[in-house]
Amino acid sequence: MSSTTIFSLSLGRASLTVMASQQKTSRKAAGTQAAIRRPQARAANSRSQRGDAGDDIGLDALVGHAGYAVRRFQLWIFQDFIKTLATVDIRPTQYSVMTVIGANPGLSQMAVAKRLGIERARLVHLLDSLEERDFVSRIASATDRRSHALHLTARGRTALAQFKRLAAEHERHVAEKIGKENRERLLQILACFT
Amino acid sequence: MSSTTIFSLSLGRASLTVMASQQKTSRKAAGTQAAIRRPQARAANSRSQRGDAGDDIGLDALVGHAGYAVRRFQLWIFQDFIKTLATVDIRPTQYSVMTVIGANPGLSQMAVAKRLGIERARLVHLLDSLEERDFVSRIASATDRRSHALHLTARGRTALAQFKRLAAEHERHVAEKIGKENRERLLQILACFT
DNA sequence: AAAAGATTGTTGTTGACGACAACAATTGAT
DNA sequence: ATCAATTGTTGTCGTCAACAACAATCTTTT
Repeated sequence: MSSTTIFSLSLGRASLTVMASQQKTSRKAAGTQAAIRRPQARAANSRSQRGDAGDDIGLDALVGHAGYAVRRFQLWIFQDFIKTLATVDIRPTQYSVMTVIGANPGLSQMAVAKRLGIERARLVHLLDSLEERDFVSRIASATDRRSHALHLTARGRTALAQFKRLAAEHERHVAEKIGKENRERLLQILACFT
Repeated sequence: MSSTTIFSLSLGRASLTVMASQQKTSRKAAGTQAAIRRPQARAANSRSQRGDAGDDIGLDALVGHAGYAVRRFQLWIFQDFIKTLATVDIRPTQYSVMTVIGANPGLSQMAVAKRLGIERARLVHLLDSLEERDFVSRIASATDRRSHALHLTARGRTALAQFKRLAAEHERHVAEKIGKENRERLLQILACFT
C-alpha cells in the first residue's frame, strides 16, 4: 500500500511540478499573491493549459465508470426534455406525475409517490403547482378521509396529450443521439428500474 | 421490482431510528371535528384506492421513456457509490475531480470544469473542500497568473488509490444489478458522453 | 503602448431536487 | 377506548445546475 506511483503522465506535458509542500495560502482568492513572475512562457504548449478544444484531456481513469456516463447522459436527456417541452413549461417530474395519474385515476398521493420513487413531501408542492394550473385535482377519497384521489382535469387531459406528443419528439432526439437500436437496448437494460 | 425506496443510508447522519417516535397523545380532546374537509365521495373512479402493494400500478405510459429509466438508474447508482465510499466520505463528483486531476496534473480549473461538464463556479467549492482535506493543491500557474495548476498532494495520491479500489467494488455492484454484459453494453452505448 | 475585449477564479443568488423530522387528522388493530 | 400505523402537510437541510456579476489577468486591436 501507499505505493506512490508517480504517474509521469502523458499528454505532452512534462509538468514536473516540484513537490512543494505548499501551504494553504491561495484559498481566499484575490489575495495579493506576490506570485512568482515567470512571464517567459517557454512551452506555451497549448495542450493541457488551454482547454479550448475541451476534449483533448485524457481521462482514461473515468471511462469504465458507469456512474459517470449515466450522470452525463441523464443531464443531457433532462436538458433536452426541458428544452423540448419549454413551450408548455413542463419538467420531467411534472410530466411523470401527470402521466401516472392519467393512466391510473384515483390514486392517492402516497401511491403516486411510491410508484415514482419521490418523497410524498415533495409531491405536495408538485401537485400544488399542477393544481394551480388546473391540470390535476385532489378529490377527497370516499373510503379514506385522510387521502386524496388524484385525477386529471379535462384541461389536464388535453394538455397531457400535447405533452406526450412533445415527449415523443424528445425521445426521437434521444434516438438520434445514441442510435435507435441503442435506445431500445438501453430501455431493455434499465427496465428493472421503471 | 423493488420500487420501494429502500435508502436508509443517509450518509453522515446514520440515524436509523425506524421506530416510530411515540405520540404525544394530544388527541385534540374529543373533537368530533365534523367536516372541515368535505368527505364528498362521488366520482366512482375505477382504480383501487389501496396501492399498498406499490407495484400493481400500471404506468404503461412511462415505459418507453428513456429519461425516466435513466433518472431512476442514476439515482440508484449514485446512492450505491456514496454508500460504498462512505467510509472515506467521497462523493461521485469529488471522485471524478480527483481522478481527472490525478490523470492530468497541472490542469486549470477551467479545463477540469469543462472536461467534467460542471460549472467552474461549482468547482471552486469542490476544490476548497478537497484542498482542506489535503488531497489536491492549487499551485499558481507559471504561465498564466489568473489560473491555478491543479495537482494531487502525496496524500491525495494514496487516497485516490484507495478510492479507486472502492469504486471498483461499486462497479461490481452495478454489474450485479444489471448484469455484467449489460453493464458493458451500457458503457459502450454511452461512451459518447464520457 | 493604450484601449477594448475575452478569460479565469470567485462570490452570490435562484430554483429544482432528495432526505429527513415533526405534526394533525385519520384509520386500523388490540 | 387505547395504541400503533398511515396520509397529507409543513419545514429544514444539503446537493446540484444555471446565471449573473466582479476583480484580476491575458489577448487582441488600434
